[in-house]
Amino acid sequence: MLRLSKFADYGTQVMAYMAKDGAVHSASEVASGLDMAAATVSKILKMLARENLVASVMGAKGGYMLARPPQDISMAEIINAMDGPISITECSGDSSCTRESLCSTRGNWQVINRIIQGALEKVSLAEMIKPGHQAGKHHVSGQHIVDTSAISRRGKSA
Amino acid sequence: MLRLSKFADYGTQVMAYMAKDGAVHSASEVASGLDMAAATVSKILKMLARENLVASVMGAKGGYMLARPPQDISMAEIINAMDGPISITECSGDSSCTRESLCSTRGNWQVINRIIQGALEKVSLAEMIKPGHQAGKHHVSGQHIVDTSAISRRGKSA
DNA sequence: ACTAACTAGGACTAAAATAGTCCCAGATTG
DNA sequence: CAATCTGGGACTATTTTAGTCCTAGTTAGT
Repeated sequence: MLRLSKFADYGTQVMAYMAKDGAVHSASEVASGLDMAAATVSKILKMLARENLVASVMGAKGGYMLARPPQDISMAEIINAMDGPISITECSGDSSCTRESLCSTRGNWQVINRIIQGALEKVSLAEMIKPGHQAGKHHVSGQHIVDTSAISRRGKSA
Repeated sequence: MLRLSKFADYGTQVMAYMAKDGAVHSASEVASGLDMAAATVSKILKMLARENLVASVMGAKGGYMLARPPQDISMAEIINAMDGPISITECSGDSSCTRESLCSTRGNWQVINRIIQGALEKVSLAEMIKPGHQAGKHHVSGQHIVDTSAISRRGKSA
């Protein structure tokens, strides 16, 4: 299915909520604003704070605020904060692979991984919350959007 | 983590094994060739057969073979066969979203989803099994590889 | 015809990852 | 010093994923 964890999804929603203004929001306020359980939102915000995507203010009247303007925060950062590094297969990350003698796909998985990472780095939180891309309205088709030349160039089948 | 299921990973390995020649291979032969459990490989091959990525030959001396030449099979097809449609969040697919009033990110998730889908459609099985991309050797950086203009064009931050 | 070698399909079990809740400690405000 | 908030982590429940097994049907060889 190639799905993000729910945390990454929630994290994006929380960040989107906070991107509306630069004010300090408590976890419980965000929770009611997004209609989510307070404990869950609190956990999400702690995770985001640890990765410095939001700044925290302790004490009464404390809360969280975006650490940077939304156009300087990429979706890749949010996903990384919530789910850890993107790695679509076990072998596409840094850890060693015991099957390299049997399987020659590793290097190419790593290339694909980077393409996806790159795509997510290019989308900022500010862009992510822009309306105007309702389902079916856009004409992105997967054509001419991605250049996989790092894989195909050295080949033939183009 | 944004990880494929192990089945998608196994499926790729199985397809890669079969891509070496056009011959018929039994499930148990593939299993021993790849050092995997026979029952698991059998299950994988059944899944691939149902999606017409491999053709099956029943009876004694039967087995499986690639349904098409490896350059005509995309990674997207293999992943779709094993994991179902790519959908990085719940709302990035077709199913309805109960939170659309609270969250404006859906359309953009769908765009991102298509970018990833497009990247995987562009990589063929033939390319996937080519050596030459050992870890760290390539210089794909996530820069200038992906054009996210469908999202960013209508914006400002580029 | 019969047997051995296969695939087709699905039921079932086991294991692991994920999601969600709760608790206690420390900071700040009034 | 009481109320309100974050920090950090332990814990539990739930869902997903992975893996095994069983029965039925097909074909080749003898």
